[in-house]
Amino acid sequence: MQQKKSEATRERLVATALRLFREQGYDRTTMRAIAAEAGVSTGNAYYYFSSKNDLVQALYHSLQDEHRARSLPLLRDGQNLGEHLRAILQSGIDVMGPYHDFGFNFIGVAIQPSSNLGPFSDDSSVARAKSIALFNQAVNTARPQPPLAIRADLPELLWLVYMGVTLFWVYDRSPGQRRTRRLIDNAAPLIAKLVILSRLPVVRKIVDDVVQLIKNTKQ
Amino acid sequence: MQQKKSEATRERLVATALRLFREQGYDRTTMRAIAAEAGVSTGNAYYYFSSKNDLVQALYHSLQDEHRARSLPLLRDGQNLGEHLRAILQSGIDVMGPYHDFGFNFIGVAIQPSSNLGPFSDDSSVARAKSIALFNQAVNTARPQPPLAIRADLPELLWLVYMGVTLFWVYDRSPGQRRTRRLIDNAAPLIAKLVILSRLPVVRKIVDDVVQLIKNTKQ
DNA sequence: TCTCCTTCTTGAACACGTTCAAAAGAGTCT
DNA sequence: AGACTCTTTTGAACGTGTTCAAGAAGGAGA
Repeated sequence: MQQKKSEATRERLVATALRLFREQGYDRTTMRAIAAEAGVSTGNAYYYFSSKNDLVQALYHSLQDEHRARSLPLLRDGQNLGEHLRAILQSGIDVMGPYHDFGFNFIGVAIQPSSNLGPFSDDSSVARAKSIALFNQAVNTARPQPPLAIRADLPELLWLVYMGVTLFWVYDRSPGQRRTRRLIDNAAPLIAKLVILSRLPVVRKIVDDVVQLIKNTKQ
Repeated sequence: MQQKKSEATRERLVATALRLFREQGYDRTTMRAIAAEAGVSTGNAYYYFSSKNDLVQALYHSLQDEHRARSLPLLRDGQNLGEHLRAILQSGIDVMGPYHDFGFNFIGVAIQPSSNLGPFSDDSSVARAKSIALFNQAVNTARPQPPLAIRADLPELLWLVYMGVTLFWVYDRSPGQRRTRRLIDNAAPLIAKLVILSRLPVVRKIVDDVVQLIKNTKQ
């Protein structure tokens, strides 16, 4: 019985935080306000979330779930990879849109290795894996299938592209983040073309080098 | 007479801030401590720098000057582009090394459009131009010369690579940032090779697309 | 019902970045 | 010297994220 109530309080805090973040932006949303609007004391908010950034993390996870939910129906079998990539990236921007104000914090949450040192409790790597799984789906359902040689590495590479686009979006001050949308529209087919071209020996060699570079750098 | 003293105070503040940042990291260095160590009141520090981030910006500019000073002698005529690129990137890491703690703030300063809205007073774009000039030098003194077709765009592309590497460095938790150094050692020759290959029609077409993409997205 | 333990909740307190009204200092003109 | 202006300096104050000792609430066993 205690558990249910506790869980309810936690969810009320997340919901309130999300709303206030959306309505007033990150900086103007104070922990005191979140707690008050959720009907608890300031200290109690810290019982559930160890920092304001923790709440951003909760928001990030929630957005990621929404991103997945929105993207999957768009990945229709038989579309080419460029279309899939475009769909995923654009819907990513759509989902994050209302929170553009503090995209800066997102990047931190998305890339930063969490402070949890336990080998399995790494929260952000779970999120990363989830995100990569989405690109995996995009690759697997695309027609024509990408060359076998890079098919395995492609999801991670696309995720990197996604991170890059997100970074661009964070610093995109154009109204409605038009420039990011244009970037996506142009980059998605280009990347798809590149993937096809990776069949050619010259390009293939470069891609191999890049993949090797990434693997090599990863310890 | 007043001016000299004022300038001295300003410089004392920057010097103190740099030292404390280096010794204690960003978060543990308080504005109160900087002011106290510099022998002025807290409020006075704000007379010279409108925020703590402003001091980071000062540090960033100082590091950029040092980066330039260290890199230029390494760009010997006749070395190939890969060597030049490697030299610039590695010395960039060297210079930033002691401040790895708050590299996160650097990225912000480096990329973020400053709040100054005046068309010419944009502080960060000056810094950017300075940085790009360095890559321009690297390109111009390299032998063999890169293909004419991309020579003009190359400095900016390399600057983008530099930004990417810096981003990687920020999140690189390996001791001494070894992984970033390895990344540079592997990526520099690869990129140089790519530049050479851009003579081939296939690759050339891709590079053109990328350049077009960037130009296109830039409004 | 009483006792004990765990979970949850509180509000005051702390340290920080930042602001501001007020004062001190420096220079200039009469 | 004195009056006036502009620059520089001060320290208290505000609002913020975060911590913490203390207590309330809930459940389990006697």
